[in-house]
Amino acid sequence: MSRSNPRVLSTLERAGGFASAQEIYRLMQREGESIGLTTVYRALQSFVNDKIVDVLRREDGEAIYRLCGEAHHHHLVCKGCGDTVEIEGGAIEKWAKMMAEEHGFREVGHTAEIFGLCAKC
Amino acid sequence: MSRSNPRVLSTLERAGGFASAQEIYRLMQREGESIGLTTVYRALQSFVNDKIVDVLRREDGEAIYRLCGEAHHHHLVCKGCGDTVEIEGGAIEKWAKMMAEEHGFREVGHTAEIFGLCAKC
DNA sequence: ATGGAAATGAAAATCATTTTCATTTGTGAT
DNA sequence: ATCACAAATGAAAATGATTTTCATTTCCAT
Repeated sequence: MSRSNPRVLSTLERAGGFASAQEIYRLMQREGESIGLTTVYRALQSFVNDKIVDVLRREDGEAIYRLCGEAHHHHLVCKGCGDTVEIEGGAIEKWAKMMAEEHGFREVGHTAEIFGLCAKC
Repeated sequence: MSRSNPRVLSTLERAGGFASAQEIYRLMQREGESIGLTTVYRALQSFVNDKIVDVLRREDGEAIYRLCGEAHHHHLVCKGCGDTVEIEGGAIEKWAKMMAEEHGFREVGHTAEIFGLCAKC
Protein backbone atom coordinates (compact mmCIF):
# COMPACT_ATOMS: atom_id res chain seq x y z
CA MET A 1 0.00 0.00 0.00
CA SER A 2 2.91 2.31 0.63
CA ARG A 3 3.67 4.21 -2.52
CA SER A 4 6.90 5.48 -1.02
CA ASN A 5 9.50 5.84 -3.65
CA PRO A 6 13.11 6.20 -2.50
CA ARG A 7 14.21 7.87 -5.70
CA VAL A 8 11.67 10.63 -5.22
CA LEU A 9 12.68 11.07 -1.60
CA SER A 10 16.35 11.31 -2.42
CA THR A 11 15.64 13.80 -5.17
CA LEU A 12 13.72 15.93 -2.72
CA GLU A 13 16.71 15.78 -0.41
CA ARG A 14 19.08 16.73 -3.17
CA ALA A 15 16.83 19.65 -4.08
CA GLY A 16 17.60 21.16 -0.72
CA GLY A 17 14.60 19.49 0.88
CA PHE A 18 12.30 22.07 -0.65
CA ALA A 19 10.64 21.65 -4.03
CA SER A 20 7.37 21.27 -5.92
CA ALA A 21 6.22 18.03 -7.52
CA GLN A 22 6.85 19.45 -10.96
CA GLU A 23 10.35 20.51 -10.02
CA ILE A 24 11.18 17.12 -8.64
CA TYR A 25 9.85 15.53 -11.79
CA ARG A 26 11.88 17.78 -14.06
CA LEU A 27 14.95 17.28 -11.92
CA MET A 28 14.68 13.51 -12.16
CA GLN A 29 14.20 13.70 -15.90
CA ARG A 30 17.21 15.90 -16.32
CA GLU A 31 19.18 13.33 -14.39
CA GLY A 32 18.03 10.60 -16.73
CA GLU A 33 15.76 8.85 -14.24
CA SER A 34 12.76 7.17 -15.77
CA ILE A 35 9.67 8.09 -13.82
CA GLY A 36 6.17 9.38 -14.43
CA LEU A 37 4.76 12.58 -13.04
CA THR A 38 1.89 10.63 -11.53
CA THR A 39 4.30 8.53 -9.54
CA VAL A 40 6.04 11.61 -8.21
CA TYR A 41 2.72 12.97 -6.99
CA ARG A 42 1.78 9.67 -5.42
CA ALA A 43 5.10 9.29 -3.69
CA LEU A 44 4.90 12.78 -2.25
CA GLN A 45 1.37 12.21 -1.00
CA SER A 46 2.49 9.03 0.62
CA PHE A 47 5.35 10.80 2.38
CA VAL A 48 2.99 13.45 3.60
CA ASN A 49 0.69 10.77 4.98
CA ASP A 50 3.60 9.16 6.74
CA LYS A 51 4.61 12.55 8.05
CA ILE A 52 8.04 12.22 6.55
CA VAL A 53 7.35 15.23 4.40
CA ASP A 54 5.62 18.52 5.02
CA VAL A 55 3.63 20.46 2.48
CA LEU A 56 3.40 24.22 2.12
CA ARG A 57 2.06 26.51 -0.56
CA ARG A 58 3.93 28.99 -2.66
CA GLU A 59 2.37 32.36 -3.22
CA ASP A 60 0.96 31.20 -6.55
CA GLY A 61 -0.69 28.20 -4.92
CA GLU A 62 1.72 25.54 -6.08
CA ALA A 63 2.37 22.93 -3.41
CA ILE A 64 5.93 22.65 -2.21
CA TYR A 65 7.26 19.77 -0.20
CA ARG A 66 10.06 19.57 2.27
CA LEU A 67 11.49 16.99 4.59
CA CYS A 68 10.13 17.22 8.09
CA GLY A 69 12.46 18.01 10.90
CA GLU A 70 15.06 19.21 8.48
CA ALA A 71 16.72 22.28 9.92
CA HIS A 72 14.93 24.69 7.71
CA HIS A 73 16.14 28.03 6.59
CA HIS A 74 14.60 31.10 5.10
CA HIS A 75 15.33 33.16 2.06
CA LEU A 76 16.44 36.66 1.39
CA VAL A 77 15.47 37.34 -2.20
CA CYS A 78 16.46 40.27 -4.39
CA LYS A 79 13.51 41.79 -6.24
CA GLY A 80 15.91 43.07 -8.87
CA CYS A 81 18.07 40.16 -9.93
CA GLY A 82 16.42 37.28 -8.11
CA ASP A 83 19.58 36.47 -6.21
CA THR A 84 18.79 34.45 -3.12
CA VAL A 85 20.61 34.12 0.15
CA GLU A 86 19.77 31.40 2.64
CA ILE A 87 19.49 32.77 6.10
CA GLU A 88 19.02 31.33 9.52
CA GLY A 89 15.84 32.02 11.40
CA GLY A 90 16.27 31.21 15.06
CA ALA A 91 14.35 34.30 16.04
CA ILE A 92 11.45 33.29 13.87
CA GLU A 93 11.27 29.80 15.29
CA LYS A 94 10.87 31.22 18.75
CA TRP A 95 8.38 33.81 17.64
CA ALA A 96 6.27 31.19 15.84
CA LYS A 97 6.34 28.88 18.82
CA MET A 98 5.37 31.66 21.21
CA MET A 99 2.53 32.96 19.09
CA ALA A 100 1.20 29.48 18.53
CA GLU A 101 1.22 28.61 22.20
CA GLU A 102 -0.44 31.86 23.08
CA HIS A 103 -3.37 30.87 20.87
CA GLY A 104 -3.46 27.18 21.73
CA PHE A 105 -2.14 25.93 18.40
CA ARG A 106 -0.31 22.62 18.01
CA GLU A 107 1.85 21.02 15.31
CA VAL A 108 3.08 24.35 14.22
CA GLY A 109 5.05 25.24 11.14
CA HIS A 110 5.77 28.53 9.49
CA THR A 111 6.97 30.28 6.39
CA ALA A 112 8.94 33.48 6.19
CA GLU A 113 10.70 35.27 3.42
CA ILE A 114 12.43 38.58 3.16
CA PHE A 115 12.69 40.44 -0.10
CA GLY A 116 14.35 43.67 -1.13
CA LEU A 117 17.03 45.07 -3.37
CA CYS A 118 20.52 43.68 -3.06
CA ALA A 119 23.66 45.82 -2.99
CA LYS A 120 24.20 45.42 -6.75
CA CYS A 121 20.70 46.40 -7.78
CA MET B 1 -7.35 51.69 -14.44
CA SER B 2 -8.80 50.74 -11.12
CA ARG B 3 -10.81 47.62 -11.61
CA SER B 4 -12.33 47.99 -8.18
CA ASN B 5 -15.88 46.85 -8.21
CA PRO B 6 -18.05 47.86 -5.26
CA ARG B 7 -20.47 44.99 -5.80
CA VAL B 8 -17.67 42.48 -5.44
CA LEU B 9 -16.37 44.21 -2.35
CA SER B 10 -19.76 44.30 -0.69
CA THR B 11 -20.33 40.65 -1.52
CA LEU B 12 -17.02 39.80 0.08
CA GLU B 13 -18.13 41.71 3.15
CA ARG B 14 -21.45 39.95 3.24
CA ALA B 15 -19.65 36.60 2.93
CA GLY B 16 -18.05 37.27 6.28
CA GLY B 17 -15.02 38.82 4.67
CA PHE B 18 -13.64 35.42 3.83
CA ALA B 19 -14.30 33.71 0.52
CA SER B 20 -12.81 32.42 -2.70
CA ALA B 21 -13.35 34.07 -6.07
CA GLN B 22 -15.57 31.21 -7.15
CA GLU B 23 -17.67 31.50 -4.02
CA ILE B 24 -18.14 35.21 -4.46
CA TYR B 25 -19.14 34.63 -8.05
CA ARG B 26 -21.67 31.95 -7.16
CA LEU B 27 -23.01 34.08 -4.34
CA MET B 28 -23.57 37.03 -6.64
CA GLN B 29 -25.27 34.83 -9.19
CA ARG B 30 -27.58 33.37 -6.59
CA GLU B 31 -28.49 36.90 -5.62
CA GLY B 32 -29.36 37.70 -9.19
CA GLU B 33 -26.43 40.02 -9.83
CA SER B 34 -25.18 40.04 -13.36
CA ILE B 35 -21.41 39.71 -13.35
CA GLY B 36 -18.72 37.62 -15.03
CA LEU B 37 -16.24 35.42 -13.24
CA THR B 38 -13.41 37.27 -14.92
CA THR B 39 -14.59 40.53 -13.43
CA VAL B 40 -14.70 39.00 -9.99
CA TYR B 41 -11.10 37.88 -10.35
CA ARG B 42 -10.00 41.24 -11.63
CA ALA B 43 -11.77 43.13 -8.87
CA LEU B 44 -10.20 40.93 -6.22
CA GLN B 45 -6.75 41.37 -7.70
CA SER B 46 -7.26 45.09 -7.73
CA PHE B 47 -8.26 45.08 -4.06
CA VAL B 48 -5.21 43.05 -3.21
CA ASN B 49 -3.02 45.55 -5.04
CA ASP B 50 -4.66 48.36 -3.13
CA LYS B 51 -4.15 46.39 0.07
CA ILE B 52 -7.82 46.60 0.88
CA VAL B 53 -7.99 42.85 0.70
CA ASP B 54 -5.73 40.12 1.87
CA VAL B 55 -5.17 36.79 0.15
CA LEU B 56 -4.46 33.44 1.78
CA ARG B 57 -4.55 29.88 0.55
CA ARG B 58 -6.82 27.05 1.55
CA GLU B 59 -5.22 23.71 2.08
CA ASP B 60 -6.16 22.66 -1.44
CA GLY B 61 -4.45 25.71 -2.88
CA GLU B 62 -7.54 27.74 -3.66
CA ALA B 63 -7.04 31.44 -2.98
CA ILE B 64 -9.31 32.97 -0.39
CA TYR B 65 -9.77 36.68 0.06
CA ARG B 66 -10.79 38.79 2.94
CA LEU B 67 -10.93 42.33 4.12
CA CYS B 68 -8.05 43.37 6.28
CA GLY B 69 -7.08 46.24 8.49
CA GLU B 70 -4.28 48.50 7.38
CA ALA B 71 -1.92 47.63 10.21
CA HIS B 72 0.81 45.29 9.03
CA HIS B 73 0.14 41.94 10.60
CA HIS B 74 0.77 38.27 10.15
CA HIS B 75 -1.45 35.24 10.28
CA LEU B 76 -1.80 32.19 12.42
CA VAL B 77 -3.85 29.77 10.34
CA CYS B 78 -5.41 26.50 11.42
CA LYS B 79 -4.69 23.67 9.00
CA GLY B 80 -7.85 21.95 10.16
CA CYS B 81 -10.65 24.48 10.04
CA GLY B 82 -9.00 27.42 8.32
CA ASP B 83 -9.59 29.64 11.32
CA THR B 84 -7.25 32.59 11.24
CA VAL B 85 -5.87 34.80 13.92
CA GLU B 86 -4.15 38.05 13.12
CA ILE B 87 -0.99 38.41 15.11
CA GLU B 88 1.53 41.11 15.70
CA GLY B 89 5.02 40.63 14.38
CA GLY B 90 7.36 43.11 16.01
CA ALA B 91 9.99 40.43 16.40
CA ILE B 92 9.83 39.63 12.71
CA GLU B 93 10.17 43.23 11.62
CA LYS B 94 13.40 43.50 13.55
CA TRP B 95 14.68 40.17 12.32
CA ALA B 96 13.96 41.07 8.70
CA LYS B 97 15.64 44.43 9.06
CA MET B 98 18.71 42.91 10.69
CA MET B 99 19.12 40.13 8.15
CA ALA B 100 18.66 42.51 5.27
CA GLU B 101 21.23 44.96 6.57
CA GLU B 102 23.68 42.18 7.20
CA HIS B 103 23.52 41.30 3.50
CA GLY B 104 23.36 44.83 2.16
CA PHE B 105 19.71 44.72 1.07
CA ARG B 106 17.52 47.80 0.81
CA GLU B 107 13.80 48.47 0.47
CA VAL B 108 13.00 45.41 2.41
CA GLY B 109 9.66 43.72 2.88
CA HIS B 110 8.73 40.33 4.20
CA THR B 111 6.08 37.70 4.50
CA ALA B 112 5.52 35.36 7.40
CA GLU B 113 2.80 32.95 8.30
CA ILE B 114 2.38 30.43 11.02
CA PHE B 115 0.17 27.42 10.60
CA GLY B 116 -0.83 24.55 12.84
CA LEU B 117 -3.83 22.96 14.48
CA CYS B 118 -6.02 25.12 16.66
CA ALA B 119 -7.34 24.04 20.04
CA LYS B 120 -10.64 22.81 18.55
CA CYS B 121 -9.09 20.68 15.81
C1' DA C 1 -22.78 63.50 -30.83
C1' DT C 2 -17.77 61.51 -31.24
C1' DG C 3 -13.52 59.36 -30.23
C1' DG C 4 -10.79 56.99 -27.28
C1' DA C 5 -9.76 54.84 -22.97
C1' DA C 6 -11.23 51.71 -19.52
C1' DA C 7 -14.31 47.92 -18.11
C1' DT C 8 -16.68 43.80 -19.11
C1' DG C 9 -17.42 38.93 -19.91
C1' DA C 10 -17.59 34.70 -22.89
C1' DA C 11 -14.70 31.54 -24.49
C1' DA C 12 -10.20 29.63 -24.94
C1' DA C 13 -5.76 28.81 -22.89
C1' DT C 14 -2.86 27.50 -18.96
C1' DC C 15 -1.22 24.95 -15.33
C1' DA C 16 -1.06 22.08 -11.25
C1' DT C 17 -3.15 18.18 -9.64
C1' DT C 18 -6.13 13.98 -9.73
C1' DT C 19 -8.34 10.16 -11.87
C1' DT C 20 -8.73 6.36 -15.01
C1' DC C 21 -7.29 2.41 -16.82
C1' DA C 22 -4.42 -0.72 -19.18
C1' DT C 23 0.06 -2.62 -18.42
C1' DT C 24 4.04 -4.11 -15.80
C1' DT C 25 6.33 -5.69 -11.74
C1' DG C 26 6.97 -8.12 -7.47
C1' DT C 27 5.79 -11.73 -4.34
C1' DG C 28 4.24 -15.75 -2.36
C1' DA C 29 2.22 -20.26 -2.97
C1' DT C 30 2.48 -24.41 -5.54
C1' DA D 1 10.11 -22.48 -12.58
C1' DT D 2 5.19 -21.34 -13.02
C1' DC D 3 0.97 -19.36 -11.85
C1' DA D 4 -2.06 -16.01 -9.72
C1' DC D 5 -2.90 -11.92 -7.80
C1' DA D 6 -2.03 -7.63 -5.46
C1' DA D 7 0.47 -3.46 -5.77
C1' DA D 8 2.91 -0.07 -8.56
C1' DT D 9 3.45 2.48 -12.67
C1' DG D 10 2.62 5.92 -16.16
C1' DA D 11 0.25 7.81 -20.33
C1' DA D 12 -3.58 10.11 -21.32
C1' DA D 13 -7.84 12.21 -20.07
C1' DA D 14 -10.40 14.80 -16.65
C1' DT D 15 -10.79 18.43 -13.27
C1' DG D 16 -10.77 22.87 -11.38
C1' DA D 17 -8.88 27.30 -10.38
C1' DT D 18 -6.97 31.10 -12.53
C1' DT D 19 -5.38 33.92 -16.52
C1' DT D 20 -5.46 35.52 -21.16
C1' DT D 21 -7.59 36.97 -25.41
C1' DC D 22 -10.46 39.62 -27.82
C1' DA D 23 -14.63 41.54 -29.33
C1' DT D 24 -18.05 44.39 -27.33
C1' DT D 25 -19.96 47.82 -24.24
C1' DT D 26 -19.80 51.65 -21.06
C1' DC D 27 -17.92 56.15 -19.63
C1' DC D 28 -16.15 60.56 -20.12
C1' DA D 29 -14.17 64.51 -21.86
C1' DT D 30 -14.28 67.16 -25.86
